[in-house]
This record gives sequence, structure tokens and C-alpha cells, in this order.
Amino acid sequence: MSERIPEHRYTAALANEIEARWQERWEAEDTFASANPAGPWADPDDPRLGQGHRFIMDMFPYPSGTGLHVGHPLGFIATDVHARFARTTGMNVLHTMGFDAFGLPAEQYAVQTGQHPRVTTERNMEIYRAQLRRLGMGHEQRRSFATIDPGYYRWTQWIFTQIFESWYDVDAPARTGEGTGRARPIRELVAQFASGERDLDLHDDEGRPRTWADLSPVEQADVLDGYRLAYLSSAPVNWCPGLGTVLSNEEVTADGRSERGNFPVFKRNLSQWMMRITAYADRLTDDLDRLDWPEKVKLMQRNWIGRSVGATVRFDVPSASSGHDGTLPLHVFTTRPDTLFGATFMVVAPEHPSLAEIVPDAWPEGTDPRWTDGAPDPRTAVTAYQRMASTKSDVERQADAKTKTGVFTGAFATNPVDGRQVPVFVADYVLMGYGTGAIMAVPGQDQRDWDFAVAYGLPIIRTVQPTEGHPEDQAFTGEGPAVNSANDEVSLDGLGVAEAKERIIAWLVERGLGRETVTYRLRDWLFSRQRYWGEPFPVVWDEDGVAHTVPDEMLPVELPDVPDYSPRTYEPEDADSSPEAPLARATDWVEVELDLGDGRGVRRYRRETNTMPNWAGSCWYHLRYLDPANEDALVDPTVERYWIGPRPAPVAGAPAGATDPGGVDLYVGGVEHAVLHLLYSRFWHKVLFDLGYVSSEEPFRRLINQGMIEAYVYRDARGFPVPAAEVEEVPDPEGGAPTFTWQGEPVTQEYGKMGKSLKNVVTPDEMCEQYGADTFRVYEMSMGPLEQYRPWETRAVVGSMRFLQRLWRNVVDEETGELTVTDDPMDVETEKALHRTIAGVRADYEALRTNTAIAKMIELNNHLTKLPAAPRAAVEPLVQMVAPVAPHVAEELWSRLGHEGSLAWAPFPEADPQLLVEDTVTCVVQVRGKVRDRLEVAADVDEATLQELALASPKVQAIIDGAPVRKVIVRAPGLVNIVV
RNA sequence: GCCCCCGUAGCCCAACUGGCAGAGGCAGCCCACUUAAAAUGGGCACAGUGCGGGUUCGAGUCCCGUCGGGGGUACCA
Repeated sequence: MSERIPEHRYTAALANEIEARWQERWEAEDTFASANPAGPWADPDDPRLGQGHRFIMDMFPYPSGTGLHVGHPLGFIATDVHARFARTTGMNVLHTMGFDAFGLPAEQYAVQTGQHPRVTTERNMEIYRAQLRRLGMGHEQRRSFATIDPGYYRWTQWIFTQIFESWYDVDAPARTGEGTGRARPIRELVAQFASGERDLDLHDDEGRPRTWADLSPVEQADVLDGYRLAYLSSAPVNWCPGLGTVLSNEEVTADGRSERGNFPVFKRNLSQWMMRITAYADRLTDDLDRLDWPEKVKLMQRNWIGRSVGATVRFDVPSASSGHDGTLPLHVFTTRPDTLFGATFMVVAPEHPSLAEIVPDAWPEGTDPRWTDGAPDPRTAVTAYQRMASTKSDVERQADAKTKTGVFTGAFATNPVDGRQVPVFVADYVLMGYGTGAIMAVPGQDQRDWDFAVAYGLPIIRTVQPTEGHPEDQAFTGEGPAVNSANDEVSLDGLGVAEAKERIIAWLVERGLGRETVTYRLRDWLFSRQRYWGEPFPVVWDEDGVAHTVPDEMLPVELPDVPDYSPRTYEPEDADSSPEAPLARATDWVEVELDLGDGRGVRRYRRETNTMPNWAGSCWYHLRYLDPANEDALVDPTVERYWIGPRPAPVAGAPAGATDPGGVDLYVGGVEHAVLHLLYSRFWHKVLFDLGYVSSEEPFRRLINQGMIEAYVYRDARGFPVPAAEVEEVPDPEGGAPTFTWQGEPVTQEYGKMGKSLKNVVTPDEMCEQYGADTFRVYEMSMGPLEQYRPWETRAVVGSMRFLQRLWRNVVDEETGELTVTDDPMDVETEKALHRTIAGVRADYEALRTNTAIAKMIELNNHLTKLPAAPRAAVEPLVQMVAPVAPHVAEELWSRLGHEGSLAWAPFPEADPQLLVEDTVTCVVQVRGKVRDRLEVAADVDEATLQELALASPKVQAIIDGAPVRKVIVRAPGLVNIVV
């Protein structure tokens, strides 16, 4: 059987041999090394430095150990193709790959397999490296690193200390020169406190102001924690007993479970490290406009940050505390201050601290029985309601979202615009964590308030005129003129929403009753984890309990090897359990004597035993790729400016006047990181920018989310998945949809993810073995646009194999291995086809439309196949064009065609513009938009002649049939449309 | 509920600022090579763009509505 296959045919076996050979050569010759302008690898004389540059990056993977399937390398192949193409256009290209190797997945895998995470992680990375190499990735090997390398996390820790030793000064001029707000070293704040330039706002028991020098070290540390960008906080955090660690808000799903592992998450008050990302909320929102990112991702970030502009308004409530007979201010946040005249009651969150002071001893005279929940007095009612609310889980609370519950506090507040007494309720549809934890309820213009008003029999006043036909029984949240909105001093009646807001805010400000306010949904980033496998904090605690960062020369603080690295985990539902950091057990490591160089000499300290979340390492790896060997800085400033500094032109689609923020030229990865990694990384980058370490304001100038490769799942009659590879397709004899069988039994087909349990996993290794890496690359790239989700179909891979086989046959005789190309000149048709292809493929590669580039190359190759012998003059440029997608076979053919060096830097073919113009074109003649005739005309035909020719066409005449011509549209030279 | 994206041959996908619906591939059918085959070569056929309106000389493309699929988010005041 096999002896019948021609000896020199491009088979999988030959492909594998060629691929291994070229991979070795690329590695031996450092083919993909890029040039640096400065830093330890400075090569300022490299001619490529002056020719433009491009930094192309993938989201680096976790070396997870669960194995790769064919979907994983999709983005990697796409960036590799683009990077290889960019090199052939003369650019200095930086493209490498590293590993995000700290964190839960690596640790969990290690725990499962009973081995130390470092052992399993390093082994998995080796497997990953081998797989990527086998796929022919042109990564620059010397720049590769993993986040677990001490030489890398030394700088992760260094950045942490920079953040810890900084505060956000909202009044300082921005580093960009426009506006205000930037991070500054905390010592500058200390100096301000010490000199009295900034008021401490602290008083002793007698009410005298206290000075900085009066404060104890612990008190000073407390004050600074209120400013530091990395600080300690004991606030309610997300405690996940099932994982044994706390989690950030971003890591908790909407239904209150951990994103990883899907365990329940509880709110616990714990002292934890936080990152003050909220200080950057405005810039993180605003600068999205300057990025070339998918709108979807920008939208997700905007929603996550959740900036909303409104007003804080003061309502006054009589105090119920004994011995205190004034009023208490109760502040509400509202985005609709224009509707104040429609506020008919107030609602506070069950956790609201003012409740204790406003709830009176007895129900006011004539209290509606629906409001009391049958309680004898307000205190009983409110306490009962608070208890009920506190025991409700997030899930239950959400499930109950439709029905509003609440209870009257017994207190009435004064509506500041008209002095009306409005009842104050407590209800769990108001959240303590947002705004001020209290709202003014405007049922007329808010559906939630409407629902509550209906349930409790509260008055409803419309203060915006609803549009015609708006249902009578619903709140009107739309745009319209204000009505019923006037007092003796101000009237909003007739104004639109925006104007009404403006006027009422001005009035509130004037009366000292409120001010414009911006609130955010974004919360500070919880930054500590009770896990072993992460970066240790470069922090020690002194005997007073004050935290200090360790000096730079003591970095890295290495993760100690401990016998027991697994975290203490609990029953997932055990809400009362407490986190316990594995490092706390390493007492020899924890208890240290150090001289921190602060003049206090050698002292005893305890090390911080929490570790950083796995997002830390990925926050800045783009910077380290630029200068990975630099031991003096995280990146040399010249190198940073060269690769990712701001460019003269803003990104495509940026608003007028926007400037380029700098950043990686192309970043490709999954959309699942839209708010986690990408938000954190932007935040760190901005801090580094403010502190002057980088010239770019953003890490990633352009982002593309690659789609996922999904697969069909086949299930038998019992609903169990059967091996997808063994399923046979049965065509429908009627020509309808095909059916499927497995071992003769009918099975059903559905579409979904690839997974072991679904028995539909296909691995890149299998594909390399059966077809070769080049075929696999061509197939993945030809399946459709990069962003698209698409189903894997192993049967279809052969099409890509055939393409490469035909290309091979156009150069090499399958029987003898001799060259078959002819040195005769090309015929005109071939030449034009070639140049059309060059122009098209170049544009497609540039725009990452690799699928259409491949189609064009197949088309040209098919044309060459039909010739008696393929001309060298056409084959060579075709081989060069194929090289980015199928680099091994292209290199092999290039060398067989007699060329010495690698194709990697060979210039991409140039299209001759003269050969792109056709002498004649086919002109379409339409009558009333329908094609009736085609004419061969000169490409430069003028409109009048073309119109004449079209009208003279016998086919057109027959259709018109003497009817009067009303109008003729001529789009020379391609189209004439005749309207009768 | 709200927001976003996508619906083109049996399947994956092309189609520039509106201008001939088809570039490419898979599967199908026919022929050739072959004892037989296919990861061989050649050829053929296959949809009027989810559905309903509108704008236009002309709509896959723009607008409105609707259905289906996917994603995000969810009492955020």
C-alpha cells in the first residue's frame, strides 16, 4: 500500500521531517531575535532599529497540565503569522512567549497529583514549550520567562513596594500635563503632614489638633493606610471556604460563587491587603476611548467601573437618641436630582449606620398597618428586618428581587425642596455598598420605587411628563419636560432632564443641601490570598504591628520550600471558618531579624504570610519582555520608549484631539480577561507611568479577542457522549440534513466546548502527527476570521494538506524529487494573477485576515497547477507569501529553489501597480436594478460612451421594449443602470 | 429585565465607502489513474442572504420591527 505513494510526495511523514529540521535551524541561528536600542542587550547598530517596529503579544498561558486541545493555540498561531509577516516587511518585531505560572490552577493541579507545585509547573511548562515549538512558533526564546522565576518576581515585588510607598494626589498636576491627579511617593505626603502643610484632621480628647510628631508609629501607619495605593483594610471581603482563600470582587460571579471552582463565597470582616484601584476609576474609564480595543471589552470595563454622575442630597431626620433632640442629616445619592419633587419616601439599607439613631420608640400616630410588619414598635420591626436581611444569601436576595420587602423605621425625613415629611423605610433593595446606602424614592420615575410604593400604599407623583401612550401603571424613566416641580425659589417645570438637573443642583449647592457627586461601582482590589503558590509580599511586620516594605537589595523575598504547601480548605458552606495562610506554618521563614536600613538597626520582624493573587505577575509582563535580562531596572526607559512609547498618531477610531497612549502594538487573547487581567494591568501601568518609570500610559494599545474553537458532541440514546472521532455521518437521501451513527446506532449531534468528558477532544499533537504542523496552522487560520467562534472539523483538515501538497508538486517532482519549475517567463495572465495575489495577500496579512489571504494563495496555486510547468518567477513569490502561515514547508521549498538563507527576513514580494490594472473590464448593464447584459469595455471608458454602448445593447433593447428611458445611472467602468 | 455581537449553499466561510451574491475549503456527485484504494488529478452541481417592512435607480450591506443563536450584566439609586 504505502509503497505506491510517490517517494517525494509531501506527506505527513515528510512534513514532520522538514519541520523538525527547520525548527532546529531557527533555534540554532536565533532567527527570531529582535534588536534592542539600549539595556543589557543593546545593539544600537542593528539596521532594523531604524525601520519601524512592532511588539506583538499573546496572553500568556497557565501551564495547566490538563493538556492542550486544538483550540488553545489559535491565537498563538495568529500572532505568529502576523509577526512573521511583519518581519518580511522589514520591521523589528518583538514576539515571544512566557508563562503565568503562579496561582490557583497550578497549585490545585499540584495538590491533586501530590507533588510540589514547582515540580509540576516546571514539567508542564516543558511540555508546553515542546508543543509550541512543534507548531513552529517563531518566538524569541531568550526573552521567555515565567512569573515564578525569582528574577521576575523580584520585580513584581519591587512594583508592589512602589505602589505601597505611593498615594494618589488628586490635586497634583497630571504627568501628561493635562488635568490633575497622579500617584506620588508617600514620603511627600509624610513631609506635608510633618510640616503642617496638610491638615491631619485629628484631635485629642480636649479637642486640640494633633500633629504628626504626636502620633505613635502605629497611629502614623493607620493614617498612611488611608492614602497608600496598597494598604491594609479590615473591611468585609469575599471569603471562600471551599478554596481556603479570599477573593477579589472580580473573581466572584454574579450569583455569589467563586469563578474558579464555583464554591459559595461569604462576606467576612478580615484584615487584608487592598489596591486602591478606585483612585484610577476616572482614568481607567476615560482612557478606553484612546485604545483600539473591541467595543465589547471597552463596554464591559465601563460597566464594571460603573461611573455615574449625579448628586448627593441631604435630607434631615429627627434624632431619636435620648439626650439629643436635633436632627441628623441623611445623605442620598441620586442620578436624577431633577426628580426631587417626586420623592415621596426614603429607603435605607438594612446595614445603614444611621438606623440606630433615627428609629423612635413607638410608631407614630396613624401608622399604616402594612408598614409595621405586625411589630409592636419600630425597633422590633427594624431589628427583625435586619436579621432577616443578613441571613439572606446573595442568591436568595436576587431570587426575591421581584417582590419588594421592607419595613417603616418610624421616622420621617424632610424633603429639602418642599419641606414635605416623607416616611423612611428600611429595605434590602437598597445596598449599603453603593452610593450612600440610602435613597430618595421617586416612584414616578423609578420602577423599583414604583413597585415598593404600590406594595406599601405610598403616594406617587409624576414629575416628568410621560410620553403619549405610556402605561398608566408604570414608572416613566424616559426623557420629557418636568412637571409638578416648583417651590417658591426654583421651578424646573418645562425643563428637559439635563437642564432640570443643572438648575436643581445649583439651587441645592446654594442652599448647602447638596452637591454634584460621581460614584463608581468599582471597588478597591483585594490583593492578598491565603495560598502558598504565589509571590510573597515584600513586607515585614515589626513588633508594634507596623508593616514595612523590605529594601530593594533584599529582593526577591523568595518563596520558601515548605513540606506542606496545600491551603487549609473547609467545607464549602462553612461560612464561620477563617483563612489560614500556608506560609504561616513556615516559622523559620516567618520569624526574621533584619536591618531595614531605616536607621533602627537589626530588629525582629514577622514576614507577611499572605501571597499575591495570580493576576500580579500578568500585570506587567509586557514590560519585562522588552528587557528581560535587565537587573538594574524592570525595563530600561529607552527600551520602553522605543517599543511601546506613545506614537504621533492616535489609534483608529479615537475621538478628535485624543493622543496615543502607547502600549503593545497587538495583544491577542480570550475575552474572559476583559475585566480581570486587563483592568488590573492597566491600573499598574498607570501607576508606573505616574511615578515616571514608563513613558506609555496604557499597556495594550490594540487588543483582539480570538474566538474559541468549539466542537460537536455526539450522544447516544441514553444521553451519554460517544467518541466523536468514531461517529459516521449519514447523508440524507432526500438531500436534507445528514444524520449520525456510532457503531451503527443513531446518535444526536450538539455543539459545544471541547472537553474530556464530552469525548470530543482533538489535540495539536495528533494533528501534527497526522498532517504536520504547517497543515494544522493553515487549517486553523483558514477556518474564518480570528475573532469568530467556529466548530472544529477534523475531516476538513485534509483540504489544507492538499493545498500544501499541490504547492509542493508545483516545485518538486513527487517521483524523483527534482525541481519542476521552469525558468521561462510567465504568461501575462499568470503575471497579473500573481500581482493581484501579492497585493491582496499583503493587505490581508496586515489586517489579520489570514483566512482570505490563504484563499487567495490557494487560488493562485490552483492556477499554477493548471500550467504545464510552474514558472519560477511565480512560484518564488508564492512560497514567500505562504511562509508566514506554513513556515517550514516554505523554508524547505525556498532552499530547494536554490536560496541560502532563511525566509524569515526575506522581503515580502512587491506588487507592480501597473499589473494590477486591467485593460478591459466587464461592465454590468442593469435595467431597473436587474442584470440584463455584460459588456467588455476599456477600463478608461468615459461615461457618455458607456451609456451609449449600454443603450445600444440588443438584450437591453429587448427588455426596454420601446418604453421611455427615465434615468441612466453610470458608474464607469463597471456598471450602468437604466431606469424605465 | 437591560446592553452588546452574530444569522449568506448540507457545513466552515468570501463579497471594498450600497453596485454582477461566490474567493477558498469540507462534504456530495461524475470522470481519470489504480487489482483495489486515497491524504491523487480533473470536472459538476448546490443558496438569493432567518422573517416582515422601509429608504434607494439599485440593499447581504443602511433604517425600523420580529424570530433564532451566543455573550455580558443584573434591585448600582
